[in-house]
Amino acid sequence: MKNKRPSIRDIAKQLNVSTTTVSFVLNGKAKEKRISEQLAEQVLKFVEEVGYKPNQIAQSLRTGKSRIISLMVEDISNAFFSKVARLIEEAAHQRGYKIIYCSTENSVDKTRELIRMFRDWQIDGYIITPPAGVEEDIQGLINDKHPVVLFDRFFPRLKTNYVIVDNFNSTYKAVNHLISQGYSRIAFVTLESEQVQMNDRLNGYKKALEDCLLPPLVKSLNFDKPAEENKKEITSFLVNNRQLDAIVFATNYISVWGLEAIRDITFMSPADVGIVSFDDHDVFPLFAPPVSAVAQPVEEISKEVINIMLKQLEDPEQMNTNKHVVLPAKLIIRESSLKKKLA
Amino acid sequence: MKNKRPSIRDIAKQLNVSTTTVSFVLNGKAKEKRISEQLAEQVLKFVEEVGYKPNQIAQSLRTGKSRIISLMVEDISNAFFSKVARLIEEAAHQRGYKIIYCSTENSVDKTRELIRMFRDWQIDGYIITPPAGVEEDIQGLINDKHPVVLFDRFFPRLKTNYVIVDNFNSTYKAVNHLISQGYSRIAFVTLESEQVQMNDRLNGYKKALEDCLLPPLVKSLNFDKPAEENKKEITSFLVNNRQLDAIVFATNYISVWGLEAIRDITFMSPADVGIVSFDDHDVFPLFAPPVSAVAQPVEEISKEVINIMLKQLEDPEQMNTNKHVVLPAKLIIRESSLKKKLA
DNA sequence: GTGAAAGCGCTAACAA
DNA sequence: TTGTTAGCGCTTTCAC
Repeated sequence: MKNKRPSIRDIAKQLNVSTTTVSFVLNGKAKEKRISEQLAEQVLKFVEEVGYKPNQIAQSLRTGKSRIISLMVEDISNAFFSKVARLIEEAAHQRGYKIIYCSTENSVDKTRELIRMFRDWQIDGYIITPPAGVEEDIQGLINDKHPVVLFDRFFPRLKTNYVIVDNFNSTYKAVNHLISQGYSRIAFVTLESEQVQMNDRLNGYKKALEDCLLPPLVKSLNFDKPAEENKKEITSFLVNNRQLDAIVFATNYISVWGLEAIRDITFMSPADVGIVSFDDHDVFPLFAPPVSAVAQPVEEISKEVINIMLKQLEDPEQMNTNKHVVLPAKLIIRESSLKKKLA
Repeated sequence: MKNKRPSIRDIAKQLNVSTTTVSFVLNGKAKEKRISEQLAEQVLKFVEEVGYKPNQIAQSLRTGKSRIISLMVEDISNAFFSKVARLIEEAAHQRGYKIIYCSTENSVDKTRELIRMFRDWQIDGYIITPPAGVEEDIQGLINDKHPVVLFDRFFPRLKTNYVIVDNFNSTYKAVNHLISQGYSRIAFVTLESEQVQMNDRLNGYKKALEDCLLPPLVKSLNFDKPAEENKKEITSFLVNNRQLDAIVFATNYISVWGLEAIRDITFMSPADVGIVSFDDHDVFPLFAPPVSAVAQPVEEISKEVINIMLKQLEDPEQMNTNKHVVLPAKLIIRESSLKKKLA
């Protein structure tokens, strides 16, 4: 039933030329190999006619290249990552590359397994938001001359390309904004994590408070625990710290957990407490009240990431230089962080 | 630099056996081919030692199988699709399959191109939320005996597997709920689309109104237009139909557009109008007011889809039967659809 | 200018 | 019980 696709040999046979000739023409080497224009055209025309498409698998096996880039993000269902994924895919697609996405779920094991799988597949390049603990695997990729671009986070000790936002200063500014609005008991809800981006956010928060001689108040959650549990954690944190008057959430999903927690606490209302989320979300403007956020420049991040990747892919020379891109994030002030009437 | 990975031949040479033997052992055919346990074990041990991994590309070239399933959704950055994607990926992963996701953006051309690409890659199976207009391409896949599972929508004229929710009745119930809350001028905001799921939702809406002798009021948007434009469309629709007292949005992102539109209209507030969204969203509970929604059973959908796919993949007999799964959706009533104080 | 042929790493029919 | 070998479809060197 499945009528086999024509192979390069079929083409060659029909045209009474050798596969070599066909291959050269197909790969645009007709000129270089001084194949007669006439023949070249004839081949092209015939190929078009029968709708011949080279077998990518065979091509990969032969060349060791796949024109596939893997994109491993923390969680594809997170708005930030899925947006970046979309944008990167689009750009890659235009340049003739395919993107394979997948989610690491911040698990070292899963990430390792995925990297191994992609190596098996002779994937051309790796775009990764690595969980803490996979330095060695990344180093392994680099050692074996695979193009790697990290984003959202990086490993300070690793010589790699990366694209991140200025987490420290963005958080610093966000906290300062809250202070300027009259808040003084500002909490920070984040993840137990050694990832630099989370650390930088935490440090930006601490520094801002320190500069104003205010005390820090930090709650750390565990990424691996189910959302429900983390919500409960936040709830009890809030209940036990009724004096706080503002909160900075370190990611958009923590913000969502936090807001749900606040909603469920009877003596507390989101209107009573200043809120800023690190990482924006399409729907934050629709919340009650609309949530202020540190917006990461999704388009620029994607553009930088894919550009660095393609440059490496297309020019092996580039493999020797590491690009470090640090982009500014933008504080978007909505109602949630403004001075409250009560305060 | 890149020290080549060992090939099956290297293994064979080191062990002084033939590649066949190694291949058989590796593929679990040792028993079947009556290779001595001793030898088999020795091979396995050595393979383990040198960390040999078969070259997937070569394997695919040879077997015509890739153990990859493609998952083409409308838009990976949409909460519904990205959630399904995550769940399907997880299940597939456990069964030794990889998932390649990508977004069709509801474009016939892009979808076609993607299908073509996946065929080149000898992808084993296709999970698709097809845009209207790709019947033939899907039919082509089926003709060539590729396992296909559609979800979220399907083509009535096509003999395929599909998993959908009961769009008609779910919408019917949602509209009825609004009516029971005292609303009578209920609008429906949807997409210009020939996709069955959108049609069913529309028809469910119409039927519910008809049964109560209420007049329908439908606004159709264009998926391909930028979000901003669609928001404006909704705004002018609302402005021109001030008499309406409730709205059903046909997808979660249309709901978001609609709510943004409402927010920006001075004489209108989301508190004044009954709202139900088809398709739930994690953050709807946090909106002002919390948005009622028809929640699709994401877990079940994913489970059904991947089960059908794996069954087909593992048992070619299954290719001859088409599974049609229609799942019930659940109306989640939040504040937005309750009787208003003003009304 | 063009073609023959080796070989990428693997599987499996066939031989021994 | 194990080995030999012919490809899968393609690229590319070398020979003509």
